[in-house]
Amino acid sequence: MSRWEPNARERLVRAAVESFLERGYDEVTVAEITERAGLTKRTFFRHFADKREVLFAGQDILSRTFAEAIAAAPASATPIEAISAALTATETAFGPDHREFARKVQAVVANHSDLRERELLKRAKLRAAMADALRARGIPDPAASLAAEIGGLAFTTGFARWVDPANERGFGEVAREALSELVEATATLG
Amino acid sequence: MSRWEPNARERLVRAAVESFLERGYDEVTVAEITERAGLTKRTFFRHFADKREVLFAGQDILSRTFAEAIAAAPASATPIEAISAALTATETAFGPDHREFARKVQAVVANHSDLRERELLKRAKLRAAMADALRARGIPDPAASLAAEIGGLAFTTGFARWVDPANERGFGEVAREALSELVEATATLG
DNA sequence: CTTGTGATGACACCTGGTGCCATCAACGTA
DNA sequence: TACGTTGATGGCACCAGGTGTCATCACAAG
Repeated sequence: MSRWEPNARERLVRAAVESFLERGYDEVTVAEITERAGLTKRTFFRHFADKREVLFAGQDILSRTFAEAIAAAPASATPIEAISAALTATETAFGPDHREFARKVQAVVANHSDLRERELLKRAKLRAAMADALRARGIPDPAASLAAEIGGLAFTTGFARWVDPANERGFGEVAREALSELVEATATLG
Repeated sequence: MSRWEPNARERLVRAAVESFLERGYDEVTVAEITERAGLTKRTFFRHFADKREVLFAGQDILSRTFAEAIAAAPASATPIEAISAALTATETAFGPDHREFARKVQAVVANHSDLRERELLKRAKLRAAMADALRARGIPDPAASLAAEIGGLAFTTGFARWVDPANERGFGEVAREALSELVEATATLG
């Protein structure tokens, strides 16, 4: 038996998401979140750099997964093929059990501009990780940046489709679909 | 003669940039900026939604310029040609007289993560404005989004090159150059 | 039994940001 | 002249996010 209940970080995330859903992001204070989780305000800021960050736990792991998958792709793979492999690799992080939670988070984020801004930052870090990994494979700029941009768009589109209540397919499938649509659209830009 | 000195907004921007350059973004309080500008804290927040925003005055006008130029492009223009025209249209907003000021702002923004985050938001709004304008021309998704993404990348690259101390060319020229490099790179992603 | 370590609690403190009302110049109108 | 209106600002109280600092407690190692 430890002095504290375990999984403080996870408890904070769940308490925050539930509170935000019930009463809205800025009607909920950090003190209220920590009270619900049985902790204190100071502890919250030991786990998360700021109030927004509690809704984006795990994004760094996602970026690493992307980068490692791109690095692990066969040497013969084109940039688009490497990104496709990375989208497949993240599929495990977007299992069916995580979908309901992802929907809740997305509902909160979509309704608050500060949170959408933070989401953009996370997407930018994801693109940067992809571009770095592609450059490490020998892809020169601006091709590496461009491919990362397309990969980011495919991820965003795929995530939106995966979270859609009407959707029943897995993340990898819809994301790869979005990627191939983007590749096809490339020819129409003139 | 008015009760107040004119151009309160501009005075706030200049006072803020100079203070940030001298002592760093988060060592400077809003109260200090307004004191330097001969105003009060409350007035600052009437002109800018938050402390960061004072460094991004004019970004909304830029988005509008982009959107209008895309809308005004000839009906025969391809998406890339429309974006190229938009890059040309913004050239007047990036005259040689604005370059030194842009460099100062960029130096402050580059050294603070909160400010880089806000910059990402502005770029995202620029991309959204481009994508909307392209869709209004009849370009379907995902081609419109993809072209906007490429346009955003061209803008970012062009701006970085224009601000570079070693550069002597105009913004429109370097931005269009970046755009054509991106279009060429499109063929290598396959 | 002692010592160290790591996570937490407790508290003071600063500053960004807002609501609310007062103030004052300019302008129009009678 | 007198008066009301409008718009930008000042002044002030207040809240909440975020930080620095020290105390506290469980647990492990010796």
